[in-house]
Amino acid sequence: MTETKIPKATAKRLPIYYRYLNILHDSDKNRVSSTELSEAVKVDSATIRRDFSYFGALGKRGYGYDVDSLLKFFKKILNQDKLTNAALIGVGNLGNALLNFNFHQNSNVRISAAFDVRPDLANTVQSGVPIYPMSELRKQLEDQQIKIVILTVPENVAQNVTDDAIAGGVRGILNFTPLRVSVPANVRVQNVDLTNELQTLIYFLDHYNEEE
Amino acid sequence: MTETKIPKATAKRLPIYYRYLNILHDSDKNRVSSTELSEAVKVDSATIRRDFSYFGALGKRGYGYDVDSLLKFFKKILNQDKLTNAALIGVGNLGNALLNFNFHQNSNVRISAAFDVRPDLANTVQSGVPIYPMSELRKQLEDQQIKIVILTVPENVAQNVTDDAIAGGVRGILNFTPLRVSVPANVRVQNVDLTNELQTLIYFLDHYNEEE
DNA sequence: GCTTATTTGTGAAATAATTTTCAATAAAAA
DNA sequence: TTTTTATTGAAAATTATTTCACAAATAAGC
Repeated sequence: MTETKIPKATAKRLPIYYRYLNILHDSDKNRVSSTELSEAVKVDSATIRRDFSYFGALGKRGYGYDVDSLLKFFKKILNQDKLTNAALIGVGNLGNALLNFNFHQNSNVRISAAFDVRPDLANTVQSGVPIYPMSELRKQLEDQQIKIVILTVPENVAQNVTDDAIAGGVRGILNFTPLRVSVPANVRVQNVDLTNELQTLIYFLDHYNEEE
Repeated sequence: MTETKIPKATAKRLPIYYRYLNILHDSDKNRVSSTELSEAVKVDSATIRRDFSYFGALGKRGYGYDVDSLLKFFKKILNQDKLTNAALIGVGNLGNALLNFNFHQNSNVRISAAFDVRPDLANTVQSGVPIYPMSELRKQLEDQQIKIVILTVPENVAQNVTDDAIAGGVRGILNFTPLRVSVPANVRVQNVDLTNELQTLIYFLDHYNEEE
């Protein structure tokens, strides 16, 4: 795998670039400069050039970057040329919203299965996604070869559910619970903690007055 | 304001510490070491000590940290000793989920007003929060002195709504749209981009096999 | 074809964040 | 009381990331 290890900070920006390239493509632009990209995605142009350079010389001096080939390149890099199935665990409020949202636009990620403890939800279909009882978690993940889960369960069951999911072969977790779950080294967790984000925002407001 | 400017990376971890201190407090623990904290919040213990040290000597050598005084300290720092009102703009799927969630547990942030363009939503109450028509955005933000908004509108109106909100005195934006909105230097934006997070996760899975 | 304007890619410098190390000190044990 | 153990705080080292600044390459205009 791991062609050349790109800095983590760069990796996190790739989807941002990818998204904007799609927009350019859709509006039939065929070239773009790092300066122009910079304004749209709010990342310094030198950082963009540096980020791109980890993948080789993708641009042309005096010209910029060819939108189509850059887009094709990032599509590949980000695995957006294949459909990735993900499972959602916990169909509460937030879970439901995510089911409905389902990452459609510009993304080849799809929630293809969901799980919940509530007996009245099990074996129904919500927003086009089949809901399975929690007891089938491991089996379904295995059978459907799902490697990514979105965790929207109550905090107190988060670790157990995580352990189960990993037993079912999961390799990546988008964790919406405030618990920092423990996972083996080969499993990746991306935390999305809404309360945290708000508190951080408040902190910045009170303590950093100007600038980024 | 700005007592001593703390690194951004540290600031983002403060709510994580705060949250775990609350848990310790609730379970009547009265001391905690950086090592113990480290395991719970998954941050290296040296990083934790370093983070804390920006605020002075909060601990005691050979002993650790006193949970209650540390908690009290962070509560103050994070402004959690007062209630902060926020407005939610865009009561769609995600907006609704957030209204319902309303940041209750352990957080003194409350959504006290919401806005939507849909005429049938205007002047109703959802999950205990009054919904105003979008036309009243600026006025209500001013009147209610709301400094923080949660942006869950469609991307194509995100910039306009943002401009309006800022005209109404907003200083911080939790932005759930994929658009990187433009704001003046004294306004802070915290982006939460779910599609991005998933794509980043997929990238890491495919390209970084072991370790953090 | 020559000249000028653009724009990349990248070394080097600057900045930011993490980690190592260890002296100092508190608490617990002997 | 003395010794041992635990644990912080801070300096220094390391690692990661961003930014500057400019040569090299190309495009566009004349």
